[in-house]
Amino acid sequence: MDQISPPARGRLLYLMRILESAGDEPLTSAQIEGLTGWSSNTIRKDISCLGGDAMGSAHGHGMGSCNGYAPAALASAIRKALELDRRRKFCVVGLGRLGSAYLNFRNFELGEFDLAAGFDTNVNRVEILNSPAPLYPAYKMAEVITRFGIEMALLCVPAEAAQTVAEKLVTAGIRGILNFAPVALKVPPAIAVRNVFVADELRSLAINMQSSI
Amino acid sequence: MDQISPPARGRLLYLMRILESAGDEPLTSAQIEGLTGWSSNTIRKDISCLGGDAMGSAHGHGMGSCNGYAPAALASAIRKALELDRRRKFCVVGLGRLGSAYLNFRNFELGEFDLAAGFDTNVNRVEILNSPAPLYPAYKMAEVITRFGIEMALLCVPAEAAQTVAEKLVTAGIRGILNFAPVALKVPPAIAVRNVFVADELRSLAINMQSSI
DNA sequence: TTTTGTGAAGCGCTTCACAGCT
DNA sequence: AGCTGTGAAGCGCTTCACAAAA
Repeated sequence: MDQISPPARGRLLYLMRILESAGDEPLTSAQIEGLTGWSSNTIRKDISCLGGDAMGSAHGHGMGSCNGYAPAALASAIRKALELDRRRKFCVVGLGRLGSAYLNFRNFELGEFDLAAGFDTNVNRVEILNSPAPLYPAYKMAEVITRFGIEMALLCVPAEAAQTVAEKLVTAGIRGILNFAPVALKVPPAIAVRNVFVADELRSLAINMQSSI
Repeated sequence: MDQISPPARGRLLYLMRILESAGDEPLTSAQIEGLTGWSSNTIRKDISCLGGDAMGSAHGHGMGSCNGYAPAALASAIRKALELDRRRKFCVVGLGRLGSAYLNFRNFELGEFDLAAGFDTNVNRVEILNSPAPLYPAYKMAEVITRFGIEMALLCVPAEAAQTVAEKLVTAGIRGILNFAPVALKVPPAIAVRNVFVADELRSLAINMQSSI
């Protein structure tokens, strides 16, 4: 396989999460089917997309037995294939309830990402909140983002401000935005955006619920 | 079209969000293409899946002109087609930073969903936090969920507790779980689960970013 | 025998192209 | 002319089925 398809990428990310909290015992594709609901065929196909060199190291216990995948080895093979084997810096923009909650996320929840800064227009919040990362007033965003080489932002500002702040982030050099404001952002196509819309997630849940009557 | 495909559902949900913050002017499929990046063909196809009767009412201004879709009418056609035209109750379980942030979401961010209750094992939090909805100690979950007819839960407990609490929610009669704990939940297939894994979203962002070099 | 890895078949989504309406 | 609605073609993902390995 040349490229890993978008659906497969999503499954592999989820699989990584399972593997990280799995033991050392090898997992067969049939067992993974039980944990995920995807067919074992799909799982094996996804894994075979990782590329031949990565596969060898993912097999069995010490040497190549063929019953199952070694969780740790498979996880790192996925990480390599998806080019996630590098730490990246992100910041939190907007330190209201949601933003300050994400300021205090534990490291194990954030994987290979490092929280490098937090921003808010309200200088009070910047001074009062305690945080594992330094906090700055919003007017310093461009400078700090450039200085620290921050690549991504969690956008946690109110809906009314989201578009304006997103544009500032883009000019500051941010390349990926995780948007929590319930607004469809308009940004240049080179900027990656992913939305976390709680209401939309609830709607998807509702749709899935009615199908399982 | 009989059934609306999963990808189309996702696009229609996002489209609803655009329509809600759009004016009264009709939007053409070409304009929507500019806002979303999806081809105008795809958009028209998605909309045609909504069913013939809904379509008539979604056209032009007052009567059927054929330049564009009337935002409000189209939004309600989507709502009807996806069977989202009913209010549903949800609760927040785990009132740490993240959970209490979601307790205080504004109504316009939640659409047709009503926050009916919050739960935490820590009785202190239950008494101290101020919230627009009543808060209860965790041992009352089953009783309150049944009494109020709560259908869904935002699961905001720590990772270690997530699986246990999820199982309690299932036996209490919850049918959909929006899981914020970075853990792959094991629940019966009849229960709908959607995960909000911030680290996975950041990983997806990182993958999208590298493709746009 | 159990389980992986993979070409090939099958199928569902997207794209295309054009008829129909205003 | 411009835009929508839609059958049909095209294509990508999933599923199947089986060879190969342990």
